[in-house]
Amino acid sequence: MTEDTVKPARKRQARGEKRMAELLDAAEEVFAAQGYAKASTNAIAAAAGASPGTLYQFFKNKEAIAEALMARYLTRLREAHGEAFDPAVAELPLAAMIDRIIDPVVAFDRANPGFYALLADPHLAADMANAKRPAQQAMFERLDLILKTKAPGLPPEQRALTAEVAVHLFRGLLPMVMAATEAALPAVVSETKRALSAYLATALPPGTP
Amino acid sequence: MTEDTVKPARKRQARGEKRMAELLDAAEEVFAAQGYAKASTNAIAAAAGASPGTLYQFFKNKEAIAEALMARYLTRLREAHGEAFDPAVAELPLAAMIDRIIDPVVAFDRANPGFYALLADPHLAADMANAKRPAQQAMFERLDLILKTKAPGLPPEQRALTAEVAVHLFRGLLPMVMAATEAALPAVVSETKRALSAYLATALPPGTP
DNA sequence: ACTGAATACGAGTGAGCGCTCGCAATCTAA
DNA sequence: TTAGATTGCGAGCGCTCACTCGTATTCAGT
Repeated sequence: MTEDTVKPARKRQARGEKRMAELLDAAEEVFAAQGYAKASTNAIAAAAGASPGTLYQFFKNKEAIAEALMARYLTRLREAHGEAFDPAVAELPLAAMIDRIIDPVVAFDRANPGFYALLADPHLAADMANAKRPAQQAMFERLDLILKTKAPGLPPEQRALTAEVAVHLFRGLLPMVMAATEAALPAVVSETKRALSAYLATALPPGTP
Repeated sequence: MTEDTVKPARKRQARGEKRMAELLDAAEEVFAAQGYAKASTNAIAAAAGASPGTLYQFFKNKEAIAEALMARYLTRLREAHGEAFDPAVAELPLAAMIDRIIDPVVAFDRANPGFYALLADPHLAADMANAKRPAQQAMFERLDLILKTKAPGLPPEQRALTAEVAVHLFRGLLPMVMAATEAALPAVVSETKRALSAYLATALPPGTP
């Protein structure tokens, strides 16, 4: 807020922002392949066809790279699948709602393995909590909102617990989703949906559609 | 074959094995606090009140430390809660069976945070796959066996998928279990059981107790 | 054409890492 | 007592890492 974050009015933006995007593409590759901890900034620069000095012209340190990459993921996630978490899906019956939420999220995660690499690493907590919290927070809040629409009578703290458990449950199955071959994917996704559906059915008051 | 190389028969086992145990205790602390990747072997040695040279007298490299620690965890897990995965629990109705499995596992995981730290790290795959695979494999195989007893008619590959999903499902909720305060724990454990119970109920053939 | 900011480079720096090595101390067995 | 194995030490080796800096190049605005 206090910084000129978005509207720099810098010169030479065309070249510079293109370089930034290339560097983020490279970071995506390297993070997905090696994980955040083992990925070296020199390797990221090299993968982008740039020098270490150039990389540090755009990102003040390694953590900033991950933060910027995560921010880009969140933007893409929102614009590509924003409707997946549209509160309107709460009107659908449970199974249909889960289809509408899970399918695009699975597609996104499999199309962006770097996103999963950043989210899954638990010991990024120290330097990276600020980068990954928004992602989980966003999922949690949207699901909480949907549950609120679907079951208005549910006490808020119970609703929050249900939403959090559902998000963690999905995250727990993500490794299987990511590791599955294209052929095995439908079965895994089907099990994922079944698990979510079964859990939410018992967590919501009986009679909820 | 005049050689039987299996038995160590080392001298000075008393002092040496005590040191090994101290080093593993230290590794447990440091891994839990920093994670495997950021934990330094010098820090582990220092935490044990030993020198790096001493550490490498007992463990040939960093990976071997994690492997030995994981082996110790597995031993403790088996001797403390071996009955949790006793095939006999398959005779129990689903809810009771889940109680018998989940409660001791939750207690063990909360009492041994280093175990969780090693299991949760996804990018230990490269150097550490050999160390953590037995742990997950053990859980998966025992659950698979239980399911076989409980639902003999289930096709093997479907049973394997169900067991794998159940294990991942539990692992996904582990972060909540580990992070929960003592006061919040019962609610989290209850949700965990509900999720497992709901999933298994739909995955097993109807009519299974 | 000139200037200054933005972009680009890449060898280099300091720190930290896993791990080694020479050597000293301690213990067992004879 | 002596020999040999085990345990112990800690400075330091070789290496990789995140990051810097002096310098060179490319543009926008004038």
